[in-house]
Amino acid sequence: MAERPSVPSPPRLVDVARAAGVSLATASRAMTGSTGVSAEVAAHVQAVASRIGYVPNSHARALAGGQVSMVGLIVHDVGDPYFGEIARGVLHETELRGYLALISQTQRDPRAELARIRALRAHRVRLLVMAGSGYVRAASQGSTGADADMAAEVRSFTAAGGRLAVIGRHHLPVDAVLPDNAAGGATLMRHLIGLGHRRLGVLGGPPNLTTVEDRLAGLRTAFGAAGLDWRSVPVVHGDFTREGGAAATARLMRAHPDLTAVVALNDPMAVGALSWLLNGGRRVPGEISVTGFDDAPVARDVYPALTTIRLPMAGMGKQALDLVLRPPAGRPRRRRTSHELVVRASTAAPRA
Amino acid sequence: MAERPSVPSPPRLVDVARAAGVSLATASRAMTGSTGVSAEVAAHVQAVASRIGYVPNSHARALAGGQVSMVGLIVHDVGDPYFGEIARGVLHETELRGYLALISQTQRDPRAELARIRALRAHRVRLLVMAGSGYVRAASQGSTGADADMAAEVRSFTAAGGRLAVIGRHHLPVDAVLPDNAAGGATLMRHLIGLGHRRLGVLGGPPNLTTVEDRLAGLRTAFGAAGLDWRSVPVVHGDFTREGGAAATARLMRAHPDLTAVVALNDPMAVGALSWLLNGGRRVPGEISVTGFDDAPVARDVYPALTTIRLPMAGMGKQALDLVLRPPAGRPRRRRTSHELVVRASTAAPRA
DNA sequence: CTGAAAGCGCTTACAG
DNA sequence: CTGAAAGCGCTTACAG
Repeated sequence: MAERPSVPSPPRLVDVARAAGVSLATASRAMTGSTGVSAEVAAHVQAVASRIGYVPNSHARALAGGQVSMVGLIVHDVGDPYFGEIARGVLHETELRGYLALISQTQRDPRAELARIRALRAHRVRLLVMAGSGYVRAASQGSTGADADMAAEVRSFTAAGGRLAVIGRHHLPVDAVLPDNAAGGATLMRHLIGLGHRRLGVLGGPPNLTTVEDRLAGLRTAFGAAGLDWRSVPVVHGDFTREGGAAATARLMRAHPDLTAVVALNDPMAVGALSWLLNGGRRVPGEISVTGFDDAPVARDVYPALTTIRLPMAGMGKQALDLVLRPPAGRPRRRRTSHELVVRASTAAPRA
Repeated sequence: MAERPSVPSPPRLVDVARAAGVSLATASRAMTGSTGVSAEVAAHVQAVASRIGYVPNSHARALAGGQVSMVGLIVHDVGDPYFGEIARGVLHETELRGYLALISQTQRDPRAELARIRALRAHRVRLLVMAGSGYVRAASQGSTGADADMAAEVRSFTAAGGRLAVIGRHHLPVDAVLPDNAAGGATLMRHLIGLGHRRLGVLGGPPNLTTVEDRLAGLRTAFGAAGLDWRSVPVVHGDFTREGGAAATARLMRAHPDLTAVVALNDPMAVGALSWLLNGGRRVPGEISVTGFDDAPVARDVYPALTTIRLPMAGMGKQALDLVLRPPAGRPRRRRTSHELVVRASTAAPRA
């Protein structure tokens, strides 16, 4: 209809080829940097392309069998400092290598996770990093419905040539970067026991997360190893957020007013605990010690500065991307991270 | 060669059409929800599609003229709380509407910004949100090279039908969400003047950012309106980070040891200032007051809790996405945000 | 309402 | 090293 389209369409590879006086095939080879073109011709084509402002159509490329230059990243919540740091690490690597990152949030909803993976597959993303805890299996049987669905989805993704690495999630037959949750929990508990604490309470995140389970296991092991009875330690669960931490602290302290230490299973919860305790006039660490987990950037600037376990979050993101870029191994790879106890001002010996 | 490909290829729309006993065209209409199919046929096709696990190939769709279901988001740094909150807002909206988000970091490098936009255009992204300050024009001429390049890129993007909204950036002929930087700066300054401060210093971010310029302008206006001489106020520049804030504070305090208030132009810098001052044994706010800007999540949990200007960051992300989803107006739209002074513990009257 | 056919912009065997 | 041609998996006029 319209002789002159109102929206000028961008130049295509044919336009480049014509302008450079070569065939489409040659132009394609020159632009993708593949072999089979003389260096001079390639250089000439590239010069022409940049002169006329040619930008390859990635959809046509992907459809024709070229590589998809996008990697997928699934996190629970980009605003959370833990995932923010991981995302920063992944993005940094991603961009170095000329990929673009497709990011999704799932807010810890297993069904949203499945939906996101499917959406990513619709975009033929072959490289995928999933950060965030997995879910504890139902006690009664092998696996919950959500678990089984996820495992099936993952199997079908990798069977179709997809590469997936998870961060902080086991139970999935793929490459994994595993933060040192259990060992970190144990280190933290030894620190508190060494200080003299015996009556302590735990602020757990959602009880169905394996991360919570693992950190608890570490605490329990070290507590038992000191000859103490873990059954004396109250654990209350709440959201892995500042608000969740404050609410859980309220419940914990009302039921057990005599605790000398509160162990939060991530930093935002610990910040919530500090806020609740300080507002209530409790002195930290004078009357009660508080610890976190992760060493998010906020940990060193809160009052009092938080004793916590440092995990190399941005590095974990980078590692996951490295795994995904590598061809699959015979069996899933596991990269265990280090952890480091960071002692700051929020812990001290209990008062006699 | 291989009779049985080792990687099973996913079902295509033809497979769905065949299994449902309809033509390709009908299957396509049923799957995209377009008109021209009877409701029964559409339902049947959809049922078949889901039974055989069909996932549409988004590249083929995009190439054939369907919609690209991705939106681009460009930020300076996802790990920074300001951009983390904005990203959270954009992603939330994005996912509600069934889009996927392509996120890029530019680390405040104008050339990286250009490269990212081009990469996004290669993916035929039509919807784009760019968050982060623009750059101050060179004093000598109309615009710097980077500025001109960006304006040209943006014009060409929108001319080709692309929709772009910026957050916190003027000087670009597109829809914009503009945080209340100047007014916020003025509010903050009035707060400090009201408290009795006269000798204050400013911790500016990179001097080439319009955000810095605008916040400074607000401070200056309110200072002048109180009959005070702005030339008496030292301004030192540094990175918009905790480290940048600490370093700038060191320079500021060495040159002007008698200041009674330090005004940081974003929260991370203020946190750095607190850290430097407290480490040096200064009492905040007893000896010296400190203020931030943005009200990032960290602001209320640092010691002492930060007096700052609250900007609705997640809401700004949502608004930008709304703008981009709307057809373009005759002239660029401007959405000015509100701001709110949040008085916490880091400010007090100066000592007599 | 339904179908046959063209075409979106590339890449990659296949020939030369 | 270079080119002509097929094909990737869809959508959308164009006919019926």
